[in-house]
Amino acid sequence: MLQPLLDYCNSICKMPEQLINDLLNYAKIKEYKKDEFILKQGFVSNYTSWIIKGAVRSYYIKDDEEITTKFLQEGSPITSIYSYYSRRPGNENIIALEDVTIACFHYDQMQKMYKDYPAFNIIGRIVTEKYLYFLEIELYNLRKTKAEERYRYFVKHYPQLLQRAPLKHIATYLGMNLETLSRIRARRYSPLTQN
Amino acid sequence: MLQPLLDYCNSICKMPEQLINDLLNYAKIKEYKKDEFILKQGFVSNYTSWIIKGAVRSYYIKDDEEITTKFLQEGSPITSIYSYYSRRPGNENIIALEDVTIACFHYDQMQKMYKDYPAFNIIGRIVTEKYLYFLEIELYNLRKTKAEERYRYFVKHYPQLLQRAPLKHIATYLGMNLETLSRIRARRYSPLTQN
DNA sequence: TTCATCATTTGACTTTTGTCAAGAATAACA
DNA sequence: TGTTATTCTTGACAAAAGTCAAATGATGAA
Repeated sequence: MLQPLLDYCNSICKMPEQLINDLLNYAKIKEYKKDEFILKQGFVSNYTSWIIKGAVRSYYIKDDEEITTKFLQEGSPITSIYSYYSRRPGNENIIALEDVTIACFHYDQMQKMYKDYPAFNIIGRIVTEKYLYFLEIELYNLRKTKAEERYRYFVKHYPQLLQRAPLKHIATYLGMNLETLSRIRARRYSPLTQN
Repeated sequence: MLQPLLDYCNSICKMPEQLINDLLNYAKIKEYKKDEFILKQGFVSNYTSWIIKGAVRSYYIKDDEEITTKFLQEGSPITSIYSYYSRRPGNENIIALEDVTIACFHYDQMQKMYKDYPAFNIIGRIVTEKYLYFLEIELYNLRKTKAEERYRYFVKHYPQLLQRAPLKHIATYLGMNLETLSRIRARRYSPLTQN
């Protein structure tokens, strides 16, 4: 079950046997049903996880509304960046979009592996760099002024998520409201605005 | 001149003498006059730098307009994340907002230090993690729907930048146009909307 | 100083997006 | 199967933000 994770790590930096053993021993497999919380606001995020199967959504509450900040699917790392790194309770919620299976690694065990294995620091650094690049693109897209452009980018790059997530969450993720998103989608198929 | 950088790195992870020597030897001090380019779009970013003095602005061109994506000041690392990590030309420009002095580290020498010193991987990982957190906050703020809220956050957290950067750049950074920003600023001092 | 340039503000108007309310469509379930 | 939620769509209108044009202010060079 963890083979894809091992392959991924090894592709970044060949891991010594001992590190692979630690990784396998430390990994705690958890399953969540659709709509179960993986992390609730007000709690410290003690795990960095890896999505084996399924998709999750991360959001915070603003003025009684859920603002979705991330959708993550198979093969992605998940954690609350603020809470995990600062070791404090945050305002982020992570919830299963559908039934999910994840492999969790506890903060202390992650630190231990960083301490014990130079290779793991390289992997940690590079995974973090990739995530950084991902966030840069997100920022780039959010600064696009037109709601329609943001939606088109989403359709092009995350078509699977259109099936996996309800529109109301996609809307707040894209920084618009549900009705606006619905109208943009209606517009899309009109012969005059197609492109 | 590099003492603050050394102090900062050491505060993350005590560096061995040899690493400190390498850092000092590899550092190339460069100075740029206001409005000089530190990185131009279409080129590969070969350096990760550290701002010793001054402030810089990073932007890309969209529909003939400069969209500012970042302001960075003394003590910040700078590079084009996409270009530096992918080793490809990107569309990011980095330009001096005022006269700046930076310490540059070449990609190859960075890799060499990562290879030679476990401590440097830890530092690299943690600096990257901090940056990650910084981008998360940026994302959080850009998703705030109201232009005025975004401006208020900016005023509160980066008051110095109001002095250092012209409003037209702050406007695109905040995802609004210049006139809107100007009106928000006018609004601010009216007794009815103050808070 | 004076001129030229750039930065900022303001006005009039348009477009985009949000809000509220009501229906239609779809999925979930007893 | 019908019933109930939930999700999605649509309409009418309001608010926010963008556009274009012009005026004012500030700055810097000759």
